[in-house]
Amino acid sequence: MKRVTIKDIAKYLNINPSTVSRALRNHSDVSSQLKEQVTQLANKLGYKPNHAAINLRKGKSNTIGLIIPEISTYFAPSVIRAVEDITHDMGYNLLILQSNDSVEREIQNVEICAQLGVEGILISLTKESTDLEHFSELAHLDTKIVFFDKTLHEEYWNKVTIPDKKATTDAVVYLTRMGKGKKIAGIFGDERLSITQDRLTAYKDTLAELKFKYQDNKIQFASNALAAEQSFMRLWNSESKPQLLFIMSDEILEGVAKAIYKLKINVPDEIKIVALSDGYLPSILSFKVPYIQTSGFSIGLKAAQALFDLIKGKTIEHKKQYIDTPLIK
Amino acid sequence: MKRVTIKDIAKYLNINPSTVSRALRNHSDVSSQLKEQVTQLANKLGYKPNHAAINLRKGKSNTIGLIIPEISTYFAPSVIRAVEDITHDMGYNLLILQSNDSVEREIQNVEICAQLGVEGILISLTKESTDLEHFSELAHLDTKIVFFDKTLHEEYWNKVTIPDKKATTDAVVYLTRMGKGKKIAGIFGDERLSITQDRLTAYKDTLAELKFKYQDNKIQFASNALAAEQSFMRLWNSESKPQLLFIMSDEILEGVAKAIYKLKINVPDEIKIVALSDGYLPSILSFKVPYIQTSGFSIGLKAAQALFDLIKGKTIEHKKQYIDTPLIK
DNA sequence: AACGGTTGTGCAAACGTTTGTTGTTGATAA
DNA sequence: TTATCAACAACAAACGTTTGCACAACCGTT
Repeated sequence: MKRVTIKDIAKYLNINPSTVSRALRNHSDVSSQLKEQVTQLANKLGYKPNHAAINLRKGKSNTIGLIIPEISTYFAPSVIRAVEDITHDMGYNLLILQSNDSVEREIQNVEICAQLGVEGILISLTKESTDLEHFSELAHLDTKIVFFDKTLHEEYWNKVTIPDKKATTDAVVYLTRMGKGKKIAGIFGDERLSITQDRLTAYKDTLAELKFKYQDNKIQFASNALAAEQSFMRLWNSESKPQLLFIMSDEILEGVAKAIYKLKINVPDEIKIVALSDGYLPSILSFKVPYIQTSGFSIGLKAAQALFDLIKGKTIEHKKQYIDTPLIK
Repeated sequence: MKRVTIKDIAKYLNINPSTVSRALRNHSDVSSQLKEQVTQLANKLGYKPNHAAINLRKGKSNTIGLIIPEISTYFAPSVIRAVEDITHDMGYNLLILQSNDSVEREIQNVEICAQLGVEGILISLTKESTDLEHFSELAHLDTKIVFFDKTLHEEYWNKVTIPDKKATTDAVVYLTRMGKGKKIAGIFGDERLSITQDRLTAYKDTLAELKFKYQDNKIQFASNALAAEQSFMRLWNSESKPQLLFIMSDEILEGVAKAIYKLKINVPDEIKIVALSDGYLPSILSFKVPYIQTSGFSIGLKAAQALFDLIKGKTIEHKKQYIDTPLIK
């Protein structure tokens, strides 16, 4: 079955396509009588506007792109959910691309967005990304960009992130209050990530400020859950077991939880833990873990809103926006 | 900065746009010398093909749509990951739409796909969906459709699903072997879902075949994790606690796990559990749960492959395809 | 010398919309 | 009566590509 076009409707009614177009778009130049006729016929014939034609004519695509390192269990789904919601509300379409933590693929994805002429891009960087050169081209094409979560330190682009410093500080303060003078340890994510660096710095600074003793060898890095599990095992089997533990992310928490199950450790009696988490994982653990909530949904919401503000030509007050990170006990 | 078009390149080289087009598409009609010139200039000027124009001209969109009830924690992310992979490999784009478990929204989403002229749709139905009328229109437009996971019982459309009967039977057989003659219970999902009905039937049939006693009031329905938690509490507090438990899905398992933690039940000593699960949740529970793997990734992979087969004009041998569902102990 | 065949290129139409301009009405005011 | 002005509708061009067709130039055969 052939698609019904504006031309078909025009021919049918013996009027000009332009008039049909105006009638359908409720333009004031068309008599309400004719409008009625046209819309009726359009419905009857099952007319569907051809977006390719509209996009071509208008030079815009009504689409935004979402580029993420990987659609993993924790963060990504809530981000996607939030972004999809907003995008739908704005009458836009959402193109999702994953970079599989490869810069090459990330560049490819940006390229795809450029080719498709998306009006805006929401992107969280891969671990490997060290510069933002491949985005400058997009800016020339008047494509709006908002970086979220995993970003780089620079002042040029718009960003929505977790307030890493504040979140970490809050977590550490809460953790240390649970056991003064005790032995503390921290497990962090991939060292290459800027969020890892930020959280690490905040961790150290806060402990220093609190005059809390800590040893550098009680700081571990683990780029995935398995590595985190091993890290924790190492910590636990060392001569001086930590009594307090800071966990930077859900991936790490997953690994630690597995280790804790295996070692049959009693939380919080033997060790007290505070994590930065989206909230889902703590809810299904057998032990209670207080956490600072780093909500993917919030970040997705805020980032999408910022992007649409840009697209609609509004100016954004702050280049860098943060989400709220409440402490959940 | 204005986009560079084929026309610009043509003007620059004093040749016809059509020749540029052919040169770029490596058409045999163009001398390799000219091809070289054209591609060089195109690169230099940063030419990006305009997809809207291409789509309009070719009457196809190079895009497929993925419609899911909700981007929840368990199933959806792995499906998305798989589908995104295949779509990318095929050089297509992926449009993701969530129905938020509302038929109205589902119809809207289908409508959007139709308007955008996607070449194919991958869809998992909402709980509320009872007929497939809104898809017949799409078929007329020559849009290919593959249903996956949550479908209806009918013979017309292509489908990729979990072999609900087999998976359930395997689970129940394994479960009953763990404790002969013991009291058994099953917690199932939303009653409206066809997968719930299928699994329930298989559950009953298998027990009947095994001549295993069970009472109907040991069968519970829960449409989300919280309800499942309550269901389990009810079961556990009844005069005769079940010693064997069949769990239909991850959502249910989540709720049951929470209840088990709260009640401090020892698994598998006090109760033996077998679930149908994607696999992630069992991996982070403090107790071991054998499960039949109902992998979202596999289903996404198979469904996407089937869709592209349809798009490429291949015929599919079986309207109904199943994924493998191994038992993971 | 005339023929057919290949190779390379240009021309123009088409895909479905939107929109600036022009033209035709009929009604109102002078 | 004529001038003015809405209201309505048609015309045509444009968005960037692709593609069937035509045509010219060259080659090697008869």
